Amino acid sequence: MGYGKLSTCNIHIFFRKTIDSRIEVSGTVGDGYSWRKYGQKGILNSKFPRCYFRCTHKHVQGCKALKQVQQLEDDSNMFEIRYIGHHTCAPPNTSSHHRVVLDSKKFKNRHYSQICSNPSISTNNQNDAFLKQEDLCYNVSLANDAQLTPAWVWNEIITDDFDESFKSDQTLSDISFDDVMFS
DNA sequence: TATATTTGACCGGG
DNA sequence: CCCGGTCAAATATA
Repeated sequence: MGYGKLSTCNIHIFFRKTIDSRIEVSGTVGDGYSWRKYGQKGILNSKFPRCYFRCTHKHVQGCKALKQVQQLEDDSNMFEIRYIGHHTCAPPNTSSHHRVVLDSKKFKNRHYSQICSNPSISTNNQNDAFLKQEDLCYNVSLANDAQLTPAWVWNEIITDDFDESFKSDQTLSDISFDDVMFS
């Protein structure tokens, strides 16, 4: 998949179909919403497992939003974060940055055998993304109040790094130019 | 005691 | 039947 080099500070947007479904790469995983982890899977040919989260208010508010987090293969200590679906619950509260702490002790004690049971997953790296809800409860401010940029501006800026469907996607206007810069 | 996490089972699509 | 996404019982945590 080709990707552009859009970034907001430490957030790189690889692909963004809509405001609700998108993939980001960041050193932080918090977004202000409250998430509940419901699964973790080893992924074929991936060093790190993928963690699955759903909105904490799925039942009380019927919120269908999902989130998947997986650490990147490289040593950048970054995470690929994919958002799926629309939040119908209350929006995030105020911002404060929060860095994920990798719990290598838990990895050794509890999860090593599970990860190893998949022979295609390397176990060289003892760090792992054991993401808990608390890791996801803190905000990475995305400047929700920033002015939105019309889709045609993005169509001018975005080049061949993006596929055609992305370039023609009118929901690009969900992205704020004030908050996104090329690197 | 209530809520969150862990983790193997389960299931559906390719 | 493999892979990845979800369920849910057991377990941990506040």
